[in-house]
Amino acid sequence: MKDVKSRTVFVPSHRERGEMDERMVESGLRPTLQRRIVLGALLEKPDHPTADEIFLRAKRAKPNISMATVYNCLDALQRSDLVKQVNMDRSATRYCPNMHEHAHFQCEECGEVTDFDGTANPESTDITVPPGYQVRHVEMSIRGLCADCSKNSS
Amino acid sequence: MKDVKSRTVFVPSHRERGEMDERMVESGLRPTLQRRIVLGALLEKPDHPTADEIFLRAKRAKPNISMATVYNCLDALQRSDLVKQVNMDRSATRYCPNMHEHAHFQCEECGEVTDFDGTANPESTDITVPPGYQVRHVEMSIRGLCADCSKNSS
DNA sequence: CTGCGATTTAGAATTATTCTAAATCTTGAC
DNA sequence: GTCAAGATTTAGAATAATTCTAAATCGCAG
Repeated sequence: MKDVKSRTVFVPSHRERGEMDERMVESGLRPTLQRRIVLGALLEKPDHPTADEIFLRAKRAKPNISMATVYNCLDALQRSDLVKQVNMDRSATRYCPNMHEHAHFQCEECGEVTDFDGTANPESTDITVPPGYQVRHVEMSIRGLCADCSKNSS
Repeated sequence: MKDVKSRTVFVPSHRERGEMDERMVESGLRPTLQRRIVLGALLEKPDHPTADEIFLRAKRAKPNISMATVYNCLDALQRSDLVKQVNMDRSATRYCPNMHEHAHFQCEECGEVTDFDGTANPESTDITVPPGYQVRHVEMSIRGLCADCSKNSS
């Protein structure tokens, strides 16, 4: 995750917005206000929010935004490689704007999701890709105890 | 996945059942008929079924089994390390009785989920585990095109 | 500035999962 | 074997997550 801390403004900075618009157009999608706001909601805090949480944050910037739009935007942002989807358990899907190589860690005690830097791809492991199969995206998910919960339970 | 092909009988074989009962008892859980049936439904075909599909299969062996029981059993089997949960997208969670080291592959075209053999753990990659964090389970998910879809789209 | 297709919207609909409370098992003690 | 205590199962209701729908609005090419 970049050094993006909590913000007051929920629309991406000029720099981020320029990049975003470019990526969207490259993928044949329109850079709309709603899509910028949804990306902004994700950049606000590196906490892997659910669609619901994103909806609440987005509402602050545009009170009449709808849940369907949040889902649409998340899908659009994913198609433009600006956002990743994180599925760790049976509960709601979470979203992540960190497009650097990393793995996701979820604490089994407190539920918090954290990024672990590093490369998670089959070439860096001994995973056997059967002949004919094409790998496009790789996601590594780790569960365990975070530092805080680890401390408290020992 | 072992050499377990499609079956007519939906209750685990004697050998599998012995192992299962042992593991359940070790984890302080009771080896019940329903749990055996649910595990059997998973062993029937290595296709990573959803709870719903498992429910349908289990019904063949015990017509009055309930959906809540399927979820309960899946949770119990997971606690006994007999089954793993696979979350690849926003749709229903899938389940997997293959407890060997492997990664999951989902075809973006046809949706099929396949096991890729190999070790997926942080030590085999350059993933950085921050100090104090305890790793318990690791799951590697790959998306792309399966051999068939790869062929048909070229 | 006009028109067309893309996008957004509210709300309904659907799907997935969890909850509840009563009935039924399982197990260990006798 | 019988019994009590606690675990498990059950049907169905309840909740939560996601998708669908059709009408309104927007953004961009011409």
